[in-house]
Amino acid sequence: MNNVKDINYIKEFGSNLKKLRLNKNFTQEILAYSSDLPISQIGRIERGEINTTISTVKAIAKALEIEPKELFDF
Amino acid sequence: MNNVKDINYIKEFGSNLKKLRLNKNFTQEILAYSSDLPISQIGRIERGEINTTISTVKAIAKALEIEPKELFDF
DNA sequence: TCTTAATAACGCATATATGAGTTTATTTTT
DNA sequence: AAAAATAAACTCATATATGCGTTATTAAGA
Repeated sequence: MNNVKDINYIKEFGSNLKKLRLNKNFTQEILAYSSDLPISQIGRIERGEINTTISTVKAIAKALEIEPKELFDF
Repeated sequence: MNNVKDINYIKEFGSNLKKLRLNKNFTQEILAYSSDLPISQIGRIERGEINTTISTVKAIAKALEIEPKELFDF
């Protein structure tokens, strides 16, 4: 995880997550609470700073009441 | 990543990956080569031993000529 | 059976995600 | 403008994914 393609991909993933979160009118704090993840983690993912894992994807999807695969629809 | 739900999820993810790989008649070695990932990593993911990242998901999907979200369709 | 292919199961070093904070900056609301 | 809400930007410790090997096991074919 140190090439441009990966960096772009995690940034796109983060942007898509933010879009989906705002669609539900969730703050980062609400999403953090409902997914049981630290708010710092939500922020880092949305900003594309980290290459998150599938279990985190699943936890976020559940909290947003969507399917994990929707987070990859971009 | 230490609860049963996560463990089950990454196992399901791994099984689905294996199914999709076999659909394409790829060996783990071929998939490793075409995704530019170590074969040990492919094996660990299929066996559900690790909670892989989104950039790895993307690399595998590309090598299998499918969309990343298909890997979450289970 | 014997040989080869394929996968599993290890070890080990390094990079990085996570979790839990605190502080700063930005945006929104009154 | 001021206050409140939201998000960004850090720090730090710990857990774990990754990358690269090697060895063992299992499956399949000749």
